[in-house]
Amino acid sequence: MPISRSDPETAVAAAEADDAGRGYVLDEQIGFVLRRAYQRNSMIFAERVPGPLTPTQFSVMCRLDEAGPLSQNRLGRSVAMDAATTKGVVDRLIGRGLLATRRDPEDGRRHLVYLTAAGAELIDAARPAAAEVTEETLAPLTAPERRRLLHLLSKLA
Amino acid sequence: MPISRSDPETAVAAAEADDAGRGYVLDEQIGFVLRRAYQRNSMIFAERVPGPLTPTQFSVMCRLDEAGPLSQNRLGRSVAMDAATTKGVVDRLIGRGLLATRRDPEDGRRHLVYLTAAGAELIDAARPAAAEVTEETLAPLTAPERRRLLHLLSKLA
DNA sequence: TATTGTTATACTCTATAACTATA
DNA sequence: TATAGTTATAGAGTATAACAATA
Repeated sequence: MPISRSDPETAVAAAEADDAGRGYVLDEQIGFVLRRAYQRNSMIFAERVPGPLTPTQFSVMCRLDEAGPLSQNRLGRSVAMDAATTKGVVDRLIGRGLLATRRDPEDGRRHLVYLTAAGAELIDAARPAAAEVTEETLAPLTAPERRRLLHLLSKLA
Repeated sequence: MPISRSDPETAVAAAEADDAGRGYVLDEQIGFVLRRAYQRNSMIFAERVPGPLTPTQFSVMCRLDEAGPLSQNRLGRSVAMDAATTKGVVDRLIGRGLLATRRDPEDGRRHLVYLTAAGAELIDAARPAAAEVTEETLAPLTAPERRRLLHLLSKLA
């Protein structure tokens, strides 16, 4: 802990002012801890989820399953990926026969992305596994702690 | 959006087997939220930290600054990266003249990694910026919330 | 034999910029 | 002009596996 936290306001002010670097401890930084937590989650994900699907691929397919066909841009935004990233992820899934696209009759610029039968089948099998990933990731926490963590993290995103 | 569950037997079995997947909402999963939070942190990092250094590169240099010269493997473990990843990160930083290595006189297998003068100078400039990144990332939270979040996240890693 | 480090390979994610097609 | 999508390019992080050198 860098500085005395007896007074939160003072602590924050100090962190911004002169103390911005003094007392900086890597292991206590939000970015460092976030990376490690996400890394552990990803490892558990790779162990448990069939396909194999990466977390990002799963997100895309899960979203399509929840929301139905979406244009590539909307799909990407809904899972927080930019257009180029989305295209890469979608292309790989199309190549594996899990997704397909068709032109939007309402707007010729749009390519609606949707799950193929194989994709729908896989996501049905993957979702319970993904639920287990969540469970295992959160295993060190009690139920109230889990809710609190999710709530706090949501505020950051 | 599951497949049709009209078959009664299948439906019952599915009700239990699927229980982990029913009510699964992507946006509420710890992995999804972690990825978004880390992504936002990384974006802020890229905006503010000079070098430019990525969060991972910064971690490595910051650790060396805190702990002094380390063997490549120990360095990697201390920032939660495997040997191959560590090598990639270290090589890029060596290529930029920010790190250097020398053989450990005590153990010929080891390459001690250390900050060059340029590296030490850069990390001194980057640390205050990184402190600002932490501040900006956590801006939506009060001081007690920040402590709680860090504490909960630490339990996951 | 165990540890440290290297190398090769592969995949994935991310972003920027320039471009085409459509509204 | 604005939006949707594509393509090219570049840089990174991650992991596995096979290998060499050293202890």
